[in-house]
Amino acid sequence: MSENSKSQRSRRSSGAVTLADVAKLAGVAPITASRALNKPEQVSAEVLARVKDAVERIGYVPNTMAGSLASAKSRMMAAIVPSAVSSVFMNTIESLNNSLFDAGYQLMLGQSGYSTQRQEMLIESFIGRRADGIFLIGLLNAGKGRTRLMASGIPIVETWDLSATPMDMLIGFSHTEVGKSVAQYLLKQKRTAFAVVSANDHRAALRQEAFCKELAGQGFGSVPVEWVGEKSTLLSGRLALRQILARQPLSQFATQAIFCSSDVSALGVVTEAQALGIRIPEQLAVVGFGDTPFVADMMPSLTTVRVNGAEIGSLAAQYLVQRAQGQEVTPRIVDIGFSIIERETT
Amino acid sequence: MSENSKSQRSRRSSGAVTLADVAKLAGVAPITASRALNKPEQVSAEVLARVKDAVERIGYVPNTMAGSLASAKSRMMAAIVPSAVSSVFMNTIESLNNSLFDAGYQLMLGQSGYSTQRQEMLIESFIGRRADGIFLIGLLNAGKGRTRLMASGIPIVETWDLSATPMDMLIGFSHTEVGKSVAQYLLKQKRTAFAVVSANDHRAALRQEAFCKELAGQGFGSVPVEWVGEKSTLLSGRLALRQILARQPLSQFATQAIFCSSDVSALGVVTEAQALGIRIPEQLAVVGFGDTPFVADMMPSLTTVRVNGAEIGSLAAQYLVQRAQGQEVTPRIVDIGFSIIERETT
DNA sequence: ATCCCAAATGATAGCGCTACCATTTGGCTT
DNA sequence: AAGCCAAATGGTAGCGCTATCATTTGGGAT
Repeated sequence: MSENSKSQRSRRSSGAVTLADVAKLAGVAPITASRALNKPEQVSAEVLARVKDAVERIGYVPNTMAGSLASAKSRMMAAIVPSAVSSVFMNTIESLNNSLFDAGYQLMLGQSGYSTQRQEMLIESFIGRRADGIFLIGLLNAGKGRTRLMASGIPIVETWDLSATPMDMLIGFSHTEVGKSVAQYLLKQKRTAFAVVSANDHRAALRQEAFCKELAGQGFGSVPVEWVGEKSTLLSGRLALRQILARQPLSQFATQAIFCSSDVSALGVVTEAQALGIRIPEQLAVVGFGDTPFVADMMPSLTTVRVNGAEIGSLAAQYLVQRAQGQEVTPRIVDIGFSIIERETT
Repeated sequence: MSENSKSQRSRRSSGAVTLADVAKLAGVAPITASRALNKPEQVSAEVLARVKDAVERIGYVPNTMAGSLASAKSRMMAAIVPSAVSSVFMNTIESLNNSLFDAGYQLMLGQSGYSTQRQEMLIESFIGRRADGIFLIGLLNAGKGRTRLMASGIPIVETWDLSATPMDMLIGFSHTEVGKSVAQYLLKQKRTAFAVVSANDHRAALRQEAFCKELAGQGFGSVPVEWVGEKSTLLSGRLALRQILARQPLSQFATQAIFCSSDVSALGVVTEAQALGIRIPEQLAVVGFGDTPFVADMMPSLTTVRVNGAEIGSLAAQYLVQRAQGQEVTPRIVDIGFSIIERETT
């Protein structure tokens, strides 16, 4: 028996319309059809029209994975966040994603859940999927993931923190400076007793340490720190104030100030203070972190530390895209700073 | 001149370690190495060990895209959200992503920004990337995107709304029922004057309509509605209350009730009421939507509508994964309901 | 000893696209 | 008229995996 041509093995073939079908319909070679779609400037107007028409007619959707495999460019970027519900970071992710979208990139989102193991798995997965760039909240500490990532050659941007030795690029600010600045600010306000309400999180801890250190340098020795777990909530802020009061009687609350590691815990402190009849800011000053949109319009409005999270996102996108396209980027380390927004709680 | 073998054209070749390298090192055929990594139960313990050892030694990371192309399974799911900063949905996304991660899938996140055009582009992109499933916040209305999506055969789950004719699967609840229930609840509280503060959003509008309709049925004719744009903010809630007061003098505020389309605008209403010395809940009842974590611990704590967003996410993940693996799913339409959480503002 | 069958392994041929190089075309110079 | 060059198009060979079928192997069943 004779088989006329081709393979006798009937391989799969998703059945979908392929570029070859478009090319046939348009009467050109597949490669020309490919160019018409991806590098239209290299193709005559007439061919371009024919190809586009063919695409429309048969409803062709390019198989991006095949293209990626052939070109070694996935046009996907990856981001790792600790958690998706933390609105501080989501601002950054939103603007990152928007900028990436505009540049034609798709975002893969991974949540480490503050677990190193998950983070490593995500990194492995992103390398495997040949992400064209990787965005990280925070710095990646030494470990298998860091080694793999650096070996992979994928552009990386670490954010929301500062380091002299990032893996690749970095866009962030100094939490140490934040702690220091808030301390100085409160000292200038003539506050004389201090406390910290802090989430059990690396960056929050940096702020707390610097805050306490600065105060210690000005003669305020042991500043009590209330830890509230990994994610701060309003309730944890309320409970924290109770704890602080339990150790430091209300009578001393003439010029107290509390620095909270997040706006929401600061809100808790404010709420509890109101419940207890403590006057803000006269008896107690409260400073938050994040400048969550609504804290500006509360009563009292919250003094807080603002970080331009959206700018981190869009700049990170720009950097990653540039690097993915082979261009260099300067400077590799960007300190976008922060500002203390003075409102009614101080 | 003679070339000994292979191709004289030096094709790219990302230089990375490939499965073939692993196979050679382990002394097996590439396909066996592939099986060792993907279907370990089909391989002898000895070969498995050799392959794993080889992988470790040369630091092999599988090229997922190549695998996807060959197997026509991307192990990626896509989600389209209106915006990443809306914490109501992010709860859902967080649990969706966690469940997908556990099942070995990667999430691609797209933000439509409430724009139909962007949504269509995202859909196109996700089909092109051969997503194994697509998750949508809300229902997809008729249009090119819907047509394309249904033609693609990709499993789809629409969420956060209800419809008798979803594209494929649906996990949500009835906004109409929410509006109706809140109206009934407030009527039972003997409230006699009503208003709505609503975001300019499809689902919020559904709640508002049903709310007003139910009240109309009980003899409360024209309920004023304050629209606050696409995203509600605390400030917009404050301003909305002012507007309502401007039309309805304070003297009538004996048994007023306001239904807000989000917790944050409800918070604004509460804040403004406090600023104006209006007593809550005696003079004014306020109901929010979303049960944002912190509204339970505020002062006063907020009565609101709770939706189990996390459950939507995890169930959606389960459904999508099952379908991606060829299994059927029942029921295709799940109403996960909602509950009114009664607190101090009513 | 023979047969049978499942388990383990391998050879082959793509998945659908693009990089690379080759060829054709047509206008322009000299 | 011959030569040249850029623009437009095409042929070929992979990118790195896995589906499909083929083959080998090693016990039991008979």
